[in-house]
Amino acid sequence: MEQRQQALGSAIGLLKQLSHPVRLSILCNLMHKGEMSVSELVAAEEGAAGQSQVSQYLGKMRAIGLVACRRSGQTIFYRIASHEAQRVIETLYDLYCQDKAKDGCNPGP
Amino acid sequence: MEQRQQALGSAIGLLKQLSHPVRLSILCNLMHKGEMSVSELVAAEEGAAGQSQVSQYLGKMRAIGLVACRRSGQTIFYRIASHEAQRVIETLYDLYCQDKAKDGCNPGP
DNA sequence: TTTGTATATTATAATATATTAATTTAAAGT
DNA sequence: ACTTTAAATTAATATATTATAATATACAAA
Repeated sequence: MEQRQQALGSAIGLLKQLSHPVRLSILCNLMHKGEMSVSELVAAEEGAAGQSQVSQYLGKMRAIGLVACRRSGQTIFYRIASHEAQRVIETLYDLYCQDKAKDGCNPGP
Repeated sequence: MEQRQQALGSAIGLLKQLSHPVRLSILCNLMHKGEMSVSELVAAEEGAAGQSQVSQYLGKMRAIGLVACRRSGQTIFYRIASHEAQRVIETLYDLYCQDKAKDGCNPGP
């Protein structure tokens, strides 16, 4: 019962971070591109979030070990640092971004 | 860009529901047992949540299609009704409840 | 019809999270 | 040194989520 609580706690910690449109979007972008600067990430949101917000999110996600960063001059590049996050996002991608139109039947000609 | 937003929205909808210790616990229990009555679910929480709370959670999760229920006399049985939820929970189980102690190396004698 | 048990609903209080704007630090270029 | 650009921090406010308690409904048994 102890282990279960711990597992639940860890899972919740990750899920809470993923449960936000901008944060999830950021992580998806990082999955695709591998590494992106803060300003690139802000730009990619197309107005959905400002610099401050994005920076705040990244800060918290970094604190938890979800992402990591490296500095190059004055720009800072972020990347995903959590295997677990990666796995869950892959699953989500599979569920919501993949199987459009194909229904499991009819492999096609 | 339209599709992406929609995918993000759907994913968030699911993740938000999973991001709560009691709700996730309930869903995990349902995964294991297949079907459980409300009172069984309450009991399984061992004090972590009362009847009202559990009922509220189930109500909302049902509204979203995450779970479904059937009535038998005065007791009501719930089950998971969302393939997506199932998939994500499986992934989480895999990540947090499985690979204890084994590190990917050393298949062992 | 009264009583007991199972589940649901509602209102409210408490807490957590998100948004915004303003300020600050850090590095580079002039 | 001064200015510009990138990113982080802070503080104030708004919004959303959660917990608690009280009440209601639905069914079954006596």
